[in-house]
Amino acid sequence: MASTSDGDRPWQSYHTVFTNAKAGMDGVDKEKVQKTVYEMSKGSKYFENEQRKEAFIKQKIENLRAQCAQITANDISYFQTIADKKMSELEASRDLSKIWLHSDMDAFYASVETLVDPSLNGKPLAVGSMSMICTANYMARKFGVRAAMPGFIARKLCPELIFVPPDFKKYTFYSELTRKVFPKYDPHFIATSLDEAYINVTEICNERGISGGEVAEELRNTIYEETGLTCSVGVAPNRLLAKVCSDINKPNGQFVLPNDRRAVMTFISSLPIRKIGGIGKVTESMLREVLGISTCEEMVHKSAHICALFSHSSSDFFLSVGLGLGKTDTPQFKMRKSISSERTFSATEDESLLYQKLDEIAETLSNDMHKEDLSGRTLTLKLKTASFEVRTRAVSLQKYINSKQDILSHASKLLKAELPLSLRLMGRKPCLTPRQLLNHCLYLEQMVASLVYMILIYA
DNA sequence: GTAGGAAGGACCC
DNA sequence: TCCCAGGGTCCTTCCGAG
Repeated sequence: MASTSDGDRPWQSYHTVFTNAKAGMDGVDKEKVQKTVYEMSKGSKYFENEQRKEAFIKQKIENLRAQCAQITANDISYFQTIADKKMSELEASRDLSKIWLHSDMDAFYASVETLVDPSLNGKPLAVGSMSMICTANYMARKFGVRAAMPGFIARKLCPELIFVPPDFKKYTFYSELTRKVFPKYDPHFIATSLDEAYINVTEICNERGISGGEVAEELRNTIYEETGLTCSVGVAPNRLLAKVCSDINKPNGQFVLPNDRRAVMTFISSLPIRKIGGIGKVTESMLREVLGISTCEEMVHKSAHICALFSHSSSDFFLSVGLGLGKTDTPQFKMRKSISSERTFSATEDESLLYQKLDEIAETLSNDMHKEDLSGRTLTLKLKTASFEVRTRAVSLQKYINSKQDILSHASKLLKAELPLSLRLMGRKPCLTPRQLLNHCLYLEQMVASLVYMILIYA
């Protein structure tokens, strides 16, 4: 395990997002994958930036550890009282009366491409480009290829890998087909992306006297009949758990967690925290390296420390995870809060080229805003330097804007203040308010959407 | 002392 | 050959204004 030094196996300390277990990654030679990723990354600007970020996180962990070491027995009993109070409030809010489904299409983009072009069947396939992969089919995943991996590394892992460029029109079409199925089970279903949705099936279960598992079975069949695509479904008393469950028997499977407190607590007791949506690489290592927490249940064991070290919203979240709680209500319609456009290009210091990129992005952004009849008040310019450092520069304006000219003139000012600079990416982001809403309620500042506008330059 | 803007990050698909 | 995206949401921290 960690018994070898970095000198022997340097790749072992290069943890990227693609080295975690993901659905369809069983039987992958993880060490080989990790080594290949490391070999192809080391020495690059990207790699250097990752190391810089990692050092920063390490420091953060050290600080937390030091803070932790200062906690006295007195502090602990104080924070234990706080934690216990929080947990009993959370426990009181537990609602086991709802049955939620989380539906997740299997390797969605790749499956759509295969459906449209059956000659791709049985071949390792990646949707994306040499610079970035959006989705890989299950055959490609056996080689360690996965979403968010750059294509050139994927090709190294799997030389026969077929690349198909993304075609969002196609995916939207098939997504809409699935969204015609969901309302039969829940008219207020929540779509969280083209391929994922939450469906509250409590009523349909009661009406028809069937279980959540039976509804899931039927829903998967219906989706297959309507689209020719498979999905996986999780069934649980809340959305957080349903999402975890949909991943368990992927692809083309389902998993039911009964509406029973003991079943939930048993499920949670051995569940790695990384499986929880919202706990990523950084949070996982903070919790593990500072408090020794690796399963959800341990959140409860370390509740006093959690309350002592983290903010209210973070500790509330961590403790609710430890109790296996999640949202059970259907939120009202959610307004978009921001809109953005960004492009990556070869790094350059050529200012006229940068302004030209900015012009293109302003145009795209303005068009996108007009399509949805949005305008925004806060414009953020996002820049990525040739060394992958990201900077944002924002202005809040008197007026809501959405014309290309307005966007461009304000963004240009922001850019001008940053030059000279060698960049890979630039962007902007104004807060937006839908005109319709503006007409009715001028003060709906809470409902603003922001607009990100990026340009990318590369050296 | 607080609300809100700005900047930076974590995370998700 | 090609060499690490683009579209979002939410949270935290810092800071100067009224």
